[in-house]
Amino acid sequence: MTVTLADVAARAQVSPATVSRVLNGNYPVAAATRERVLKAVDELEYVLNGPASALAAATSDLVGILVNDIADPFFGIMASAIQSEIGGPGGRAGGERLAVVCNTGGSPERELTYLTLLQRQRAAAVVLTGGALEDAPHRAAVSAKLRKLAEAGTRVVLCGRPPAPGTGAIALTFDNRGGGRELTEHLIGLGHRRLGYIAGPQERTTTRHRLEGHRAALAAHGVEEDPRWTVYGRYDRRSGYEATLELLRRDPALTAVVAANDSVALGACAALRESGLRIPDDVSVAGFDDLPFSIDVVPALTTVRLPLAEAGARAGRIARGREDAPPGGIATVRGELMVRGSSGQPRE
Amino acid sequence: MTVTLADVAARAQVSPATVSRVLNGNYPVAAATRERVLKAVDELEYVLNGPASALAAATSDLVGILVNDIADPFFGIMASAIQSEIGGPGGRAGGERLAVVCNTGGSPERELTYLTLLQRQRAAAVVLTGGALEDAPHRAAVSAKLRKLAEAGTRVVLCGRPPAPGTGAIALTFDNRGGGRELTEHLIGLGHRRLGYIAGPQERTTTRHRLEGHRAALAAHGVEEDPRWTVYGRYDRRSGYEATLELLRRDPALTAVVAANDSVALGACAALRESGLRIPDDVSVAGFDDLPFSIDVVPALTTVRLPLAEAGARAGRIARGREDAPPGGIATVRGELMVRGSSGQPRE
DNA sequence: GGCGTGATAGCAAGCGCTTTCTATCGGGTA
DNA sequence: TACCCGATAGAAAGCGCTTGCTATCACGCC
Repeated sequence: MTVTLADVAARAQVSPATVSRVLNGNYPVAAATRERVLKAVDELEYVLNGPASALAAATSDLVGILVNDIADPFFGIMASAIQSEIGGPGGRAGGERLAVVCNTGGSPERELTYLTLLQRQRAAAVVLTGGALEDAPHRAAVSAKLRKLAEAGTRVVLCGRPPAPGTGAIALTFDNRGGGRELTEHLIGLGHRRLGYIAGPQERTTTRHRLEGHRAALAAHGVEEDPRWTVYGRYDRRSGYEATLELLRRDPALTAVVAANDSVALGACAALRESGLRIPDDVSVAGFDDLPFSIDVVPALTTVRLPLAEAGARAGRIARGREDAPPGGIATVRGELMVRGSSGQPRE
Repeated sequence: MTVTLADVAARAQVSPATVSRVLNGNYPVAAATRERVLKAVDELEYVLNGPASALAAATSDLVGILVNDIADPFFGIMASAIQSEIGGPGGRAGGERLAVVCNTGGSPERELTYLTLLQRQRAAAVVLTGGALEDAPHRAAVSAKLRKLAEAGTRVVLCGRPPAPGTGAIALTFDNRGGGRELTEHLIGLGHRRLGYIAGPQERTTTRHRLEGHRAALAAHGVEEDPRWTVYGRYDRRSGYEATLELLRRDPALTAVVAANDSVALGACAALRESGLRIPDDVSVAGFDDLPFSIDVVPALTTVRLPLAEAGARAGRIARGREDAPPGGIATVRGELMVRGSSGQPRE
């Protein structure tokens, strides 16, 4: 039926052990023998049985990438970068690895279940991307899982996610707080004093950190902060649209809107325009992440650039074991303020 | 070290066979026994060894989803829909399946390598999404792989991709040609006679089919077609921006721009606006796909809605074996013309 | 009272590969 | 010439699970 190692061995007139060694390349095999084996592999169109190999070797070549929302470019870009470093194809040189992305949809249960599934597959590594849920029980459950994975030899890397102390996970954390602060300081510097803020979902670390940065900036400069100026929503365009309308309803005198991310900012722009307000003449808008489209919209978005691809690539290399973990297992990745056309001085 | 089936069996005072049967639930086990086993599983925090199980049972619970560009919502939406039907978590009821998305980045080699990797893992099913490359050798190679996968018992489903005859793959194909035609007919109906077309990458089926639809509409209505009015590019916003500028350079008198997809259309809008042209007063714009943002931009995009999520869900169910394949193994999914603000009558 | 029966549980043989340990062979060395 | 050694190749013991077949047991019927 299906071709096995033994078939190849028979054809190449060697033992199965030798074939295995040729395929894994971690044991000396005479050149002539190797040739013969490779030829047989080719002729028979032999494909290694992954499960069998994983069982015998007690490791697999699967690497899991967990994302909150696969349809969001924020995750897409990271996943793509991680994946290309991991290998899949492209990583060349023997150690083919199957990088797979798992979409949790932001659901805690799915996150946990995927982790279990990956544990079951004896994954070589797992990369968790994006913000984490703030819920304590869930956090503990995830930590426990991560610890168990690490114990079983799975490398665990967090990319754009806060550290998980005691789990042995390597963390590449985004400085959301710092970025948020810098962004708002820019606006304050331009003269804005009435700033609306459209936050992400309440219970996420990313949401909280960015908002904290915003508030820190306000506090540091003695700018008033009105709870009515903050609206929570989702990380998407529609949410930004609706939240902006709400903000305008609550206080038509706002001169700036800071959004949780670029998609939200885009929605905000649409809402403002529809309300007859010009950007940035009447209202300034700022985003976060600097997704590709942000420089491309009109006016171009003032935002905080997060090196998504770079961070993802680094996470991928660490997961793959091709790069050392940062000292202490934690590295903070800073954002960079990008001042563009969507922010300007407030009207008189 | 790690807990095995045997450990659970010992603890529950039953044979490994019984534990296995409890876990797989496909063989009668007395309720009391089952309880005991489940308790032991729990106490020991036992996690099934996936590879071992896959080896013994000669099947795995992995389902692969191949996408061209994971950072593009077009694929994100489909992948997400497929994944939620496949199971991963959420699919409940025993048969947990690990749906994994593999990002080919549009590269033929990666596509093939991923298929091999999935074959190696003895994947339960594979779903290929989006347009295929037109390159004959590659096409043949993919077909051969798909046939082999099917022979090995892997269910193969194509979602939004043309059929692959002789491979046993089920195809859910988008009617790109029909959609393209309808869209252009709408524009012609409004009175447009000078229509620019921004196509996707040359060698993709999606690109060709949409363009063919466009041309068919022109031909059917006796509208002139100038080769200078067609520009090829990528499926992204930037490409639309650049192509539009090029189109304008070639013929400033165009009254409509039809884009290969919504992202491209967005870029086109930006370019037109920057060139001082109003939409749709000076130039009409049309997209394709009807991605979520399309209704949300200003003006809202006239486009062809593709039921991405529905098609993905259906593909997922078929891959999972929860829905029968369409008669003949091929179903055509039609798009729906969405007329919105970005298209209007041409100027005098 | 002997047995056919249905319902459960256990035995044991693999699934296809990896890897430790051992065997073999051709020299180089004393 | 007798030995030792490095370089290769093979034998075989699993890795942890599934499953076909067999054993056991308690009934209920003839």
